[in-house]
Amino acid sequence: MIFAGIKPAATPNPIITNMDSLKNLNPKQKEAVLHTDGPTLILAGAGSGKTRVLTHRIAYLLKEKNILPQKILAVTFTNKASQEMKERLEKLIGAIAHGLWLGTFHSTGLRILRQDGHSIGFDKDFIVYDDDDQLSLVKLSLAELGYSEKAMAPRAVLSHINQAKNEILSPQEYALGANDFFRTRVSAVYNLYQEKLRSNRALDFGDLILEPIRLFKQAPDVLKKYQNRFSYILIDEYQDTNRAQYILINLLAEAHKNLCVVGDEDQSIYGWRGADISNILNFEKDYPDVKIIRLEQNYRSTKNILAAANSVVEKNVNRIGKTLWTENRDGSVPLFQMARDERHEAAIAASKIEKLKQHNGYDYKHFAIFYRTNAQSRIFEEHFIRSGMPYTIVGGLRFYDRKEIKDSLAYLRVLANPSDSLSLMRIINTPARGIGKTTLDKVAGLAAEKGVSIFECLTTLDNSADNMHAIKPNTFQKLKGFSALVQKFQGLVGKEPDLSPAPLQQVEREKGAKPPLHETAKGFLEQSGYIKMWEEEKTEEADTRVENIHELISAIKDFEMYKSPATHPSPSPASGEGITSKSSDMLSDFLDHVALISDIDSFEDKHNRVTMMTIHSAKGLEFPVVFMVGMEEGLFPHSRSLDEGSADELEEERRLCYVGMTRAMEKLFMTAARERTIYGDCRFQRQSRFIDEIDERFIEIAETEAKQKGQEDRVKGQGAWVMGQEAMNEDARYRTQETRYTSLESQIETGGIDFADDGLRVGMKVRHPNFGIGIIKATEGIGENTKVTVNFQNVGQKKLVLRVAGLIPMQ
DNA sequence: AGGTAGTACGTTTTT
DNA sequence: CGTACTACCT
Repeated sequence: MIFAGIKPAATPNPIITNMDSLKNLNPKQKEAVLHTDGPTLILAGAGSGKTRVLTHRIAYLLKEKNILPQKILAVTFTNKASQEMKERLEKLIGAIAHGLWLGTFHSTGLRILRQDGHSIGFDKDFIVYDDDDQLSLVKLSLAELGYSEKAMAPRAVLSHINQAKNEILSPQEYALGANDFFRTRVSAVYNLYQEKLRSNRALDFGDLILEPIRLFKQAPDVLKKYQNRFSYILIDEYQDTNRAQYILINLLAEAHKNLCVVGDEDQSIYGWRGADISNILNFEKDYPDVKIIRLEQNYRSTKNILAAANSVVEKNVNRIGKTLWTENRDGSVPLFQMARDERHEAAIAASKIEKLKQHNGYDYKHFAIFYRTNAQSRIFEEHFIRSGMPYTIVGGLRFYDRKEIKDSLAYLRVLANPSDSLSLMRIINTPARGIGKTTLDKVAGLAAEKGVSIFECLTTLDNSADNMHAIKPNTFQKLKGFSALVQKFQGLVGKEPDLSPAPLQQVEREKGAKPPLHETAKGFLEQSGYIKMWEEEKTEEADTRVENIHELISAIKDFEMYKSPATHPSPSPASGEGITSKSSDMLSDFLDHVALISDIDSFEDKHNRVTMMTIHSAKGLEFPVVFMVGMEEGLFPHSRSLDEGSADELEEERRLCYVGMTRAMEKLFMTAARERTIYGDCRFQRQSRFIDEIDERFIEIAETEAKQKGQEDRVKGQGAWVMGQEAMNEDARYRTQETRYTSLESQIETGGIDFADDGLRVGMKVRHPNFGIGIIKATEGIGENTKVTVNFQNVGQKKLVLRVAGLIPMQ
C-alpha cells in the first residue's frame, strides 16, 4: 500500500502499473481512454463501462503520459460515484495520487471557496445550508415582506430561487426579467433571502457553484491559477449539468481545452432540478473540434431486456440517438402483470422473489423494487414485514434529515458559526427554556436595530440599557444562561483536537489544549438538556432518537480518527470527499461533510436484503432481478407530466423508465395495479403507456384476472375477517392463480441455471464445486460454447466450458 | 408557553 | 389515507 505523498509522476513509481489491463477494454473504450487531448464527448450508454473508461483514462494520464496528479480534475455528481471512482482507481494505480481532485461538483466548488473565497469576501467560517434551511429562510423572508404563504407557496418560491441560481441570475438580474406579479414578488423574496444567507454567513447548494463563478469573474488571477493547474478535466454525468455548472466547467477548461465529458442523454432525469440536457446535445457546437466516441456495447443486461428498454426510449424525439447492443445471452423476455390492487402487486413481487430464490439460486440481495414515488414503498414494506422478507429502503427520510439529527447539528453549527441565526433559533428553545416567541421577537428586533447577529445581541444584552424592550428579569436570566452555555462550548472547539488517551488529555487540557470534538459535542448536547429532553419522553420513538444522537456522536469520532493527521495518513474524510482547507477546522470540516452526503452514498449491497428505492435513486446501480412497480398512467408517467404542453416532461419520464429498465441484469418484471387507493379514494388505473411502447417481441403480458374478478370481489366484500384471511393466505391463493399464467412459472422452471448462465462477467467472484472460489478473468464464445477463464484462489487459472462448469456467482 | 384539535395538501430530490 | 402545519385553547 502506497500512501499519498509520493509523487508518482516525478519519480518512477514502484507500483506495477496495471495498464496492460487496456487489453480488457473494447476498441471504443480504448479509444476513449487514449484520446486524451482536446475536447472529447463520450456518449456512454447504460452499462457500457463508463466508470471503467473514466478510471482507466485517469490512470493512463498519470502512468503513461506522466501527467502530475494535481493537473487533473475529475467531477462526478454523487459522492457515491466519486467514491467508486476512487476505489477503482486505487485498484489500477495503487493509491489515489496526492493532489488529484476527484469529487462532486459541489465539493469542488466548496473546495475552491474554502481556498480562495476570501478574495471575494467570504470568511472561512461559512457553513452550507441544506434544502430545509433554505425553505426556512424563504419562509422568514416571506413573513418579513408580508407575503402570505397561501398566495406564495414557499416551496414554489424556493424552486424559483434555485432555478435563478442555476441560471446564474443574481436577485437584481432576476428582477429585470420579472415581468409578472408572482415573479416580481419572488425577486423581492430572493433579494431578502440572499441577504439573510449572507448575514448568517451561510451558502446554499446553488452558491457552491455560483460563487466560484463570481470569484473567477472578479478575480481573474484566481481563475488563471485554476486554469493553469487543471490541464485535464473530466466530467461525469454531463447530461445532468445545469447552466451554472456548465459555465464553471467551461471557465476552468478554457486554457487547455482538454475537457472530457461523459454522459448519456437518455439518462437525463433531473431536468426538474435545472439539469439542462442541451449541454450535452450542444457540446459539439461548443467545441467544433470535438472527438465523439460512442460506447454502445452493454455489459449488463440480457438482449431481451436491452431491446425492451431501447424500444421505449426510441420514442423520444429529443435525443442524439444511439442503440445499445450486447453479447450477453437472450435471457427471458420482460414480463408485465396487472395486479388487482397495490396489495396484490406487493404479493406478486414477494412470491416471485421467493420462487426465484428457491429455484434459481438467487438471493434476497439480487432483487430490487423500483417505484416512481416514495409513498408507494409503504404497501411493500407492510407486506414484506408480514411475510418476513428482509428488505432495505434507500431514500425516504435520510439519517441527516431526522429531527433529532438536524437539531443536534444546529447546536454544532452555532458553535462553528455564531452568526447562523437560523440554527440558533432552531435550538434556543429546544428543549423548552422559557424563551418563547414573544421574547425572541424582542431579541430579533433589538438585533436588527443594533445591526448585529442574534447571538451577538444575546451576549451583549444589557438589561438596564436595553430595557425599552421590556424583557423581564427572569427571561433575561434565561437568555444569559443560554448564551453563556454556548460560549463555554465555543471555547472548547479548537483547531487542534487532541486524540491522545484520556489521562494525557486531562493534563493537556489544563495547559489549554482542546478536547476532541466528539466529546465537546456530547457535552454540549448533554448540558444543554437536549438529550435529556428525549430521554424524559420515555417512548420507543424517543429512545430511537437518543440512539441516533449517539450515532451522530460516533460519526464525529470516526470522522476525527479519519481526518487526524496523527492517526491517519489520508487527507480524506470517510466519505472520500477530500475536503481540506488551509486552516482545517475539524468542526467546519465535519459540517461540510454532512452537508454534502446523502443516503444513497452509504448504500452497500453487502446486506442480504431486497432493496427498495425510487427509480431516481437507482441510477448508476444494477441488480440481477428488477421489479418496476406502479406502471400506471398518472403514476408513471406521473400526472404532472401529462398536462398539455409538457412534452419535455413526458420525455423525461420516458427516460426515467429507460433508466429503470436498464438497471436489470437478468430479469425484469413490471407490474401495475388495476385499482389503487390514491389520497384515500380508490381509482381505476390504466396500464402505463410505457408498457404499450415496448415492442411486443420483447414483452410478455401475463394473463389478467378479469375472468376471476367477479368471484374475488364477492370474497373481498365480506369484511374484516376475510381481509385478515386474505393477508395470511395470500401466497397460497396466488400460487393457484399463477400456475394459470403462461409466463413466470414456465420461465422459472425451464430457466435452469440461468443465473449462472451469462450473468457472469469478467471481474466477478464465483464458486466452483471443486475448485472453490475464483475471479473470472475472461470469457470467449457465446451461447452453448461459452468458455470462461477463472483464476481460482487455490488452484490457479482454469479455462472452463461455462455450460458444464456449474459456477455460482458470489457477491 | 406549550399542547392539541382541525385543516390543507399531496413527484422525483445526485448536492 | 397520512402528514404537516395553523389556530386556538389551556
